[in-house]
Amino acid sequence: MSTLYGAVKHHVLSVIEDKSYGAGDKLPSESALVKKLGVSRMTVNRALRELTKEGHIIRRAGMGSFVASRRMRGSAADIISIRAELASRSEIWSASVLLREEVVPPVAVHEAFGSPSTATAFHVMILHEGNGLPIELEDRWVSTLIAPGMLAQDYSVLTTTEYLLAVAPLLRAEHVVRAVVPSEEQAALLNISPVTPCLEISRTTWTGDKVASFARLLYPGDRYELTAKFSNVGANARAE
Amino acid sequence: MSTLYGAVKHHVLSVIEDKSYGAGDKLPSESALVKKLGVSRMTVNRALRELTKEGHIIRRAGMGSFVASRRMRGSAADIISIRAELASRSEIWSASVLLREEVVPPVAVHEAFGSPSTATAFHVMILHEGNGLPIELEDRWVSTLIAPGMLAQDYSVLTTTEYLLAVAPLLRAEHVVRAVVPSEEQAALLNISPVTPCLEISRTTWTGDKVASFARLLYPGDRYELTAKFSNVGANARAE
DNA sequence: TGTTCAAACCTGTATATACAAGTTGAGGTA
DNA sequence: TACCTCAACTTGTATATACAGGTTTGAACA
Repeated sequence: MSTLYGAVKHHVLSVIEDKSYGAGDKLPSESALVKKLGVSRMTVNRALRELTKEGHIIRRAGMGSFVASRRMRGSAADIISIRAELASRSEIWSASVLLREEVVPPVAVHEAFGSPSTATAFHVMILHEGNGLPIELEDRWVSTLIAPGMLAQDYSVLTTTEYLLAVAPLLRAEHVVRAVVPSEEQAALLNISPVTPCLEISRTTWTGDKVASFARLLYPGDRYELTAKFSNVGANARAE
Repeated sequence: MSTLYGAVKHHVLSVIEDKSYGAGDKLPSESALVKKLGVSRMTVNRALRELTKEGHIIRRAGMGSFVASRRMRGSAADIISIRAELASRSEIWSASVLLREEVVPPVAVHEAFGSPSTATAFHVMILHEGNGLPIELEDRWVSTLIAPGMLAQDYSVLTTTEYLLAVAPLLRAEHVVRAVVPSEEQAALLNISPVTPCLEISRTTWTGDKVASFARLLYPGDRYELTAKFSNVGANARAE
């Protein structure tokens, strides 16, 4: 990172990973980092403050800074791509395309699309990783009418959500969230034990009155959680 | 707001709303705010930096600060009680109160409340049933300041959410959704097998700046799913 | 006229200093 | 022993100061 506080953030993150600080362990204090790294306390303070907001550490006045339990947080109130979510936590996104095809979809899917039963649809399966750790298994069907160029994209560079937002206005979305047990193949792909519960988000998006895309997103329950913030309408939006 | 930078954030937000700065309009510069509000530039800088991260404004070195295009506010989201949810599915609600006490809460809870570590809080555990089948295990902590009459209610007649809504305006709520495995006791109470994954919703509600209630709601994964509908998705992607 | 360059803004970062407030533990007192 | 107080630590906030770098504007110059 080009900034000093960025370097401090990176240092703390790598210390957490390399020296295997576990969740809840106490981290060096600000003044200790000042001495060790030779920067001012304000710089250390900003680095740790941002790490707190990103969910990596927990700080308590008088007690110290501690490693937070490692778990991703997604927001239900925003359709953002997994890449943006990872970026907000200073994690590096990578993805591998497991499947990319144009086939006749199962009944449930082509019914949702409202297309004739002989029509084909695009089908992709993509494994998303944050800092190399599997975090999302994406199984997506896309209408050929809405996004004809779908299969021409390289989804290890651009996420499907980013592409779809670019080619079509997504006017409406519906999420269904479930807790499920993964299949053996899914568990293997996500690199988790088959008894680890997973969050499954079924997301349907519309452009106009047509279904554009139907996705099933699977997240390891011990690495991902979903947040939603609501404020009452009418009242002034309170800061923070 | 108790902090100065928080007051600056609030001021900028209210200026955006009241004086109807439109998206893209140029906001007063840092030095202008310094003069107007009588605080240091570092304080203004921190306020504007946080507003940038929260997506309210966009800043460019050399040019200035600008109002960002509005992002989605939780529109179709309501704080709904389990009874209303079941009623909408024509199911009959019943509940049994498992625990009702006033004690010093564990660290994680009083941390959420932000109260001194010696203060007590109300604690209730309630099992909700739909058509006689366990559907929600509610483990709730409530601030004694917000709802002093909490323990006097009969929660097999009225839900906690209904009571809290009656005595205090719940201005803000945050939900964290996880997929978890239940403990043996939880599984027994919910009448499910211990390997059945559950949806766990941690709900924190605020009245004003104070946390009013902190609840952990556990749902059997095979009997409950969460839905959320959004419209006007991605009307404005956050640029760059 | 057209180009260049410097001044005057803007945000972004880094530092030293200061005080407030939460927590812990040592040591003294009743 | 039981309790209290204080010192020493922690994080959180606020300030003044400084410099780096982007952007715009306008004046001086060829």
